[in-house]
Amino acid sequence: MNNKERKDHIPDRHVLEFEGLIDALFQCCQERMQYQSERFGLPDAELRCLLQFQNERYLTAKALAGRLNVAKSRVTKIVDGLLRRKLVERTDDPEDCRVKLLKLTAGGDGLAREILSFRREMHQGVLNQFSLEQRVWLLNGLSQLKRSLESVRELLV
Amino acid sequence: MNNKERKDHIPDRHVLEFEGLIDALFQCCQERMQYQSERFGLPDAELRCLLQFQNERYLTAKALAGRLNVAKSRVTKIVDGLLRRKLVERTDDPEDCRVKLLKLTAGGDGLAREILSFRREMHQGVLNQFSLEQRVWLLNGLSQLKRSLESVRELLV
DNA sequence: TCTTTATTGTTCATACTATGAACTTTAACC
DNA sequence: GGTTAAAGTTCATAGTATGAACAATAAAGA
Repeated sequence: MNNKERKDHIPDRHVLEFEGLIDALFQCCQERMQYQSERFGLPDAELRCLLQFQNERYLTAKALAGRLNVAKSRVTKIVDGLLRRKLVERTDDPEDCRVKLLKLTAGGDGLAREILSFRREMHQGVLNQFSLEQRVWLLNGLSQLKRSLESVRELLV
Repeated sequence: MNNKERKDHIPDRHVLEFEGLIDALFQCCQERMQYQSERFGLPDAELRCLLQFQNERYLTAKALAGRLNVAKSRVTKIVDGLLRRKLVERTDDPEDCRVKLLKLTAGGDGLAREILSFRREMHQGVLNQFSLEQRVWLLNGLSQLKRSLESVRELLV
């Protein structure tokens, strides 16, 4: 009997291949972040924090915690690092003394741009190895994969 | 002029979409690992270590360092945790007193099987949301993506 | 107005991930 | 036998992350 045809059954070969690919892709991403971190001389968390200012001139600690998916006490630490490096500045919100407004310094803005353009080039390099048609398929596949992962994750949490 | 047709040029829209998808997928993987870690009551590094014994009855600290991509001093720490939890045992290699052979205890083996089958089910759940045809496309796309990421990474290092 | 309640951000204790240098023990190679 | 190499451990250091306790301030109610 060939159980390839059974409902809801996926050949082991496919699952194994999928697991291997996901693991490899995940590892690639991790290595890329480590590389980025070394290249720009900034711990990964601070680097990610810096990029949050891409479309936002001012951010509060709370907003950063939400965007970075970390506890607010973590944000304090990360921002401390960025302040020490003079990549961000902190000012009191004139409308509410509890909140501190963070914004990039000129140096921080320059560095953020550098990082962004590095990432852009790298991603372009990756996509360049696909033909237009393949690229469209890939983006569709990844987008479906994302939805699928998220829906399976919902079942767990 | 439409630069979609220019050689080596990829529409910004595609790059942005790609960046977003990669980030989201990466985050999903991270969250999955955290969930796994909590579910099985084991720090992530120890959990990953446990799974290395899947096809290997005995492993040395050095071999584990290679498989896990960490320094050997890190392995000492990870194995300490697994020993404390009685998930692995350590014996001296009769042929070379310097090396310690690690192997799973019955409990460790049972836990490893549990983790493996949990992962298997989850991945099956994800793939189940694809038709056979889509699945094949996805696997091909991911595999090409992996090659592409790896080749771009080579240029950096 | 005065009091309670909620919010913002900091500090601190804790835990996990990871590295590299220094060191011990043992094996291997002249 | 003496040097060199390899396997593992220990320790100092750094980064990632959380949650509880806390101070300051704002907002809402009585």
